Amino acid sequence: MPWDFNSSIPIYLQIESMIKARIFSGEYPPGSHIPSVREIAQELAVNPNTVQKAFKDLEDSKLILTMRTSGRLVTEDIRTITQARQKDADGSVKSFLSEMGKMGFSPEDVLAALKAICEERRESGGVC
Amino acid sequence: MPWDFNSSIPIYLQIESMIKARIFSGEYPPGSHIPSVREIAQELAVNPNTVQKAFKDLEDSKLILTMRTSGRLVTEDIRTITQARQKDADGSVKSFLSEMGKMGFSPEDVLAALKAICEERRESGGVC
Amino acid sequence: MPWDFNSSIPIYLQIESMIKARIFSGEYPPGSHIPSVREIAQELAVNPNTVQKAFKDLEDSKLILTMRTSGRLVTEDIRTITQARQKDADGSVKSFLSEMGKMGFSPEDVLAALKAICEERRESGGVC
Amino acid sequence: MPWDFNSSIPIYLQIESMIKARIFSGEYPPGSHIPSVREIAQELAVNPNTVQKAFKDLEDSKLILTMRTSGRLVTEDIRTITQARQKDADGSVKSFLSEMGKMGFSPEDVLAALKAICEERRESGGVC
DNA sequence: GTGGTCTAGACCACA
DNA sequence: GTGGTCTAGACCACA
Repeated sequence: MPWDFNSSIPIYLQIESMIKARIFSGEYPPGSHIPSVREIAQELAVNPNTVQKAFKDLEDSKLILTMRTSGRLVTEDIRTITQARQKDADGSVKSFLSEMGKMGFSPEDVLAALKAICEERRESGGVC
Repeated sequence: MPWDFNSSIPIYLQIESMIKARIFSGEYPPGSHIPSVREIAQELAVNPNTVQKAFKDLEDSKLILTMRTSGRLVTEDIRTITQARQKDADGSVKSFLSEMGKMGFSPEDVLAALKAICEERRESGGVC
Repeated sequence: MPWDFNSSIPIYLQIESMIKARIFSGEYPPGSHIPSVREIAQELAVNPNTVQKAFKDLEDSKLILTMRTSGRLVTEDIRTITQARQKDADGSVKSFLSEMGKMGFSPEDVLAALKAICEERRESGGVC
Repeated sequence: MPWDFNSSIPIYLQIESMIKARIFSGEYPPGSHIPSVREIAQELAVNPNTVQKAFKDLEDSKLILTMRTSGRLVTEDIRTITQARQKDADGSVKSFLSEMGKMGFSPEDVLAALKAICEERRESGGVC
């Protein structure tokens, strides 16, 4: 199971992130078929309604399309994908900086800390 | 009002962050009295119970002490304060990097983006 | 009603003890569902918030887990249960001995008194 | 300071216990003078009203007498002292056994644990 | 159905 | 004045 039942983040949002990650990473390429609600629900041992809710959001953001006859497809519009990814990233960065700022960390602190962490992880052979 | 009524983040957690920020910044120095539940409730136009809930969590983390009938004090143990701040910061960084990683951003991407944002903000005269 | 309304011990702490006793005794076995906040509130004729408060503490001590929309479970980690019980017991014993010590009772006095009481209770058919 | 400001036990009760302990132990012998409210308040760095409250309770239990002209005395009636001590002890034992019972410890468990603890303490040279 | 949050407000013990 | 407890009850997100 790739997610955390105990997290305070709702499961449907965790599923959304997972699908997005697969689209952004190219695991689900533009124009490709996406597994059905049932398949994903089974893969994650989750109620199909929950998966449905995640798909609904992804449709609203145009990342996926529902073809009434043949399931769901990842959008073929690469710009839509790129922009969604950028928007999510901007949001993450913004709230991250805001949090750190509240704790009194200067931009320099943050940058330095990130550099250190990345170095460290790379040395131990992982990714950042 | 230093907080966002419309945020999906519970008010009591926002209050916690606010108090922490004041402790970390030295506005509430180690060993000093912090305003009473009633005072903060009034300051924020919030129910006293909500403030109490925030304080309970801060007590659990040892950042503040309760002297039952004479209010609450910031801990005098500076290490507790430093460590709490560091722990919060580490948590923020860690989950930030994890989010960005899921979206397929390499560490270099993240660093570059942060640098760019900070530059930009600094040029327009703000802080990062 | 398994608890004492008139006791000076807060109701939520009495509820905590009650739930713990049920976990320790195996009435709520590891991994099993425990009744919902609403059910227990009704069982005890108490406000749901009061039950919630008790549950919060039990969660903090890892004895129970919250599955947000499907209720709460007793931890499956038997060691957590055993240790919590032992820790509570040690605390009781320690503070008991300390109290008795302050009153000037020697360990021998205490042991003798306990033996006597147990004998007495057992003779009258009860448990100690 | 012989007591714990942070304890949830009210200070006046902690003071009561302290005075009682001194009476039971003979540090304040029957018929002897007791330090004045002011002296004790100063010794403990506490508001005189709080000490007053403790004394009030001790008077109610006849352990101490107020001689309007010459301060307070420990009662000369040794039976009163002995009985108060016994009553306190009985209360402690009773609530201790009740607590342990709720946690599912049999009388034998409790006795065995106490014996073990006492042995241990005595071996390390302390009192039980 | 589940748990979580929040309000309005009463009442208490304590110092 | 301080913090702590408790109720009654509304409203929310989630599954």
